[in-house]
Amino acid sequence: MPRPRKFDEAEVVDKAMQLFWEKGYRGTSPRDLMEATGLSKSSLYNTFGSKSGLFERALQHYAATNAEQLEQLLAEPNLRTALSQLLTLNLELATGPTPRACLVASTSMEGQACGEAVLSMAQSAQRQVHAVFTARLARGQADGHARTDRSAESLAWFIMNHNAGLHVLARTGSPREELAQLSALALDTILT
Amino acid sequence: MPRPRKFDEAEVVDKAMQLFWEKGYRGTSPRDLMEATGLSKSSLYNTFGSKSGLFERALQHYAATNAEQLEQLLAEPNLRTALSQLLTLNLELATGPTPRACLVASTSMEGQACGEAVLSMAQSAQRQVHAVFTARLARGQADGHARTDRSAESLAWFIMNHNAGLHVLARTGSPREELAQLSALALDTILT
DNA sequence: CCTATTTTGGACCTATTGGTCCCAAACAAG
DNA sequence: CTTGTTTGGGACCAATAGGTCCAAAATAGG
Repeated sequence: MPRPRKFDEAEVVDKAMQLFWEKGYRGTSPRDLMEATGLSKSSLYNTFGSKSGLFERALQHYAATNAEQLEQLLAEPNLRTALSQLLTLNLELATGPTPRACLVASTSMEGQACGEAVLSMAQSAQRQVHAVFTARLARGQADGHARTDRSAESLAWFIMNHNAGLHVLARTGSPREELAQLSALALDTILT
Repeated sequence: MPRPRKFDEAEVVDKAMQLFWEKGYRGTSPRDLMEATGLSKSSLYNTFGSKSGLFERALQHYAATNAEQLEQLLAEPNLRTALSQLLTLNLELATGPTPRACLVASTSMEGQACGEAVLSMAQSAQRQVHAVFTARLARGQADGHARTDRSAESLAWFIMNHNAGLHVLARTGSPREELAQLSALALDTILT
């Protein structure tokens, strides 16, 4: 009996995610969301309850998408190739026309403003990413491609740390070329 | 003839800096500033012109303070000791009760919201820090304490990158102990 | 002790944020 | 074609952001 919706929920979540990713949680207003999604305020609030409600969905969507892409990249058998592609991709994101740091990371950096629920979502997403890296690096250690004098966990944190820092340096205007060298150094640090 | 001010400008700038440092540019409202400094709105706007005007002063103050502290720490003759202290200090800042990333870095990450002038101040502050690190690392290379298969510039970016990333990981809930190990790895990567 | 000048408390202002609410339009089931 | 329900356009709202302005208070120089 009900009147059917005129929009696709998943599509709306995706558009919202793009916006949040680009401008951050606090930097995105209801207006922006209406514009980007094409929905009216009532449809948005009716469907997602609140700005943070929508953000939770967006973050979830981001985390899922991201984890999937990560696993795909890490599926490459050669560890050097895999990590190299990953670092390159990250560098592109950081130095591209619309620099976008990892949404999970920037959400965490925004802190309390996003609400407790969102923050713990970000934390568990991060742990998941760490687990994926750790698994791949452990495999790399086993077949002699990654150094073994440090735990796979440490190496995983190392590369995540590198990726996070890169966005900061990029935004502070470090030249792309230097960042590329930096990525190479990070890569060499991990591999044998 | 004029009625004298009841406050010390430098002191006010310092208090504002603390606030901005803790809550970011966008996260700090005129109200917060009035509360923290004890000044009325008219005094604040009369003295600093605008929120961003005050922020510029605060950022300048931060950059100066920071550069000074950095040079002090790097004055230590033993490179390992110097960097170790620095990394430890950074780790404390990142994992302390009120985690505070470098104000220059977080300002850059807030992007356009802070205004063009502020952004370029942040960039030049960052370049300055890089220059200081580079000089010290070049000295370290000369006396055999730092690896020489990479330029001092690259090593400087590396350590700055590490410090920046650490705040992200800390805020995403990585355990302090793992971050300490990570810092040790970074240190080993730089030294011979 | 004036007086010229500056400081400052606080009233006021406009735009935006994040959100609620109502009512008309839409439409599937019967 | 009615009916029951849900959607969505848009008016409305309280609070806050960021800032202006005025009148009263303060005080150093004369």
